Amino acid sequence: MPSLSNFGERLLTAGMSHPLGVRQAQKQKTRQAFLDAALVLLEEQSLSSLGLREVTRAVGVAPTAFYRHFPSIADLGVELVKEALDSLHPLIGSTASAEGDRAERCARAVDLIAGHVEAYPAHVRFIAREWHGGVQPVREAIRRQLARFAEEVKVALAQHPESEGWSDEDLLMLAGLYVDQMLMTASQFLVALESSPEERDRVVRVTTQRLLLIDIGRDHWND
Amino acid sequence: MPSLSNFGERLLTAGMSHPLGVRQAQKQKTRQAFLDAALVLLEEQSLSSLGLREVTRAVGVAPTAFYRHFPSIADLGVELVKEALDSLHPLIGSTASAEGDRAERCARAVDLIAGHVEAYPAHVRFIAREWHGGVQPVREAIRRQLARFAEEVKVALAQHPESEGWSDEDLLMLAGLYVDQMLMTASQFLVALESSPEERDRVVRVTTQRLLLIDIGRDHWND
DNA sequence: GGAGTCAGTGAACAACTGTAACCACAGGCG
DNA sequence: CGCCTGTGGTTACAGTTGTTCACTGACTCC
Repeated sequence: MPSLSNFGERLLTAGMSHPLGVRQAQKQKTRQAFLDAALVLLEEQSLSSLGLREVTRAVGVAPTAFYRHFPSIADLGVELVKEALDSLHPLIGSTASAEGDRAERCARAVDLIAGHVEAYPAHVRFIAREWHGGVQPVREAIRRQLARFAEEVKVALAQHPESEGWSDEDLLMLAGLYVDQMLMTASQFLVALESSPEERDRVVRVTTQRLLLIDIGRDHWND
Repeated sequence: MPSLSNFGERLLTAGMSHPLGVRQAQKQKTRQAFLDAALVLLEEQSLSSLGLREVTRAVGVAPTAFYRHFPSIADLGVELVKEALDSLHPLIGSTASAEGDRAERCARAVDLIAGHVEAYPAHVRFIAREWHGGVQPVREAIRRQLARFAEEVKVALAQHPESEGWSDEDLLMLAGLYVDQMLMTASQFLVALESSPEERDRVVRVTTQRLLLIDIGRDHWND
């Protein structure tokens, strides 16, 4: 009986990753502690200057323990990319499939971005910073994932009736423009966050107008 | 007679900064050596991880000599921002005042950007990297300068006949969009530089289309 | 021509870095 | 139950870092 239940527990059952052995559970816990601590430290520096010891110190663990979880800081960074962009992923779905009036759609998109930035500022800061940052594998990971996002947006756009007569390449161009614009907007909210609420309002206004202009361009693309 | 010529030399005569004392000239020379060396080192790391000793070693000078020129690495960074964005400045002038057909104008703008990136890749990489980077004073310096660029573009746009009926705020919004798009384009050329020439062509196509779409949106803004 | 300024040197500092070897001990498995 | 695996701890090492201080010697100025 106990051997049977143990057997079931240590399987990484699809969809239910929770019931792991106590051992594995503890490991993932400290692993997550590394990721969280790193994210905090990265709020005021970039990954290429983040020290291994700095992270372990923040977690409250021996320096060498780091190697049990990541081969290097760069790999920790790649993992953070996954985490951060996974949290951003649902956002692109709901913005791409928004309904209603043009102005409403744009305003709603900006609102969603603002909400996300205020919910996960550290994640957003990390992505914005390392997007062009000094650690090549991390840069590549971000670029790859953003390319996937653009691909997704393209598919979503293709289903809209406004996209009739659009070539596949042009749709991807527009999708990329949206994705990039989303990140730029998020970054602007980031700086507005540590400024006045009036600045936040200004950013809302400006970025909404930007989206509007792009949307208008989209409507008259095939003239 | 010699005292008279010396007197003239050591004045920082307006417009002619060349005839300084031998002393000052040598100082500015090593100062420039610091900036150049730093720029090279920054091609594969970000400023927040750039060490003082690393720079002095590259210049071939004692570590302490650094302090004769900059109080800290961050100040070196701010100076690099000036240098890099000054080299980028003429570009925004010539793109904003471009003439001709819409497609021609956009293609020419992309061409100018591509040319600049290939002429000063290190400058562009530095700006793109530190734009959201980990050193606050540098970030601020870049943002301030980019805001000035946007202001300039706004003024240039206002003179165009297409800008009739545009509010000042909307013009600034458009100008900011152009400036940001310019940097994003430059960054994309940067990654294309260390890739295939076909990738470069793809970037040319996509970014030109992006500008075109924005330009179309501009035309139909007041409908 | 003599005094003074100052860019650059060299040695020394305490603090820090990544990483290696070895050890302890709790959880998992037969 | 007892053996083994493996997370995490400990100690140590060799380099590196930023910054200080007193110094030299060439250039500048009167």
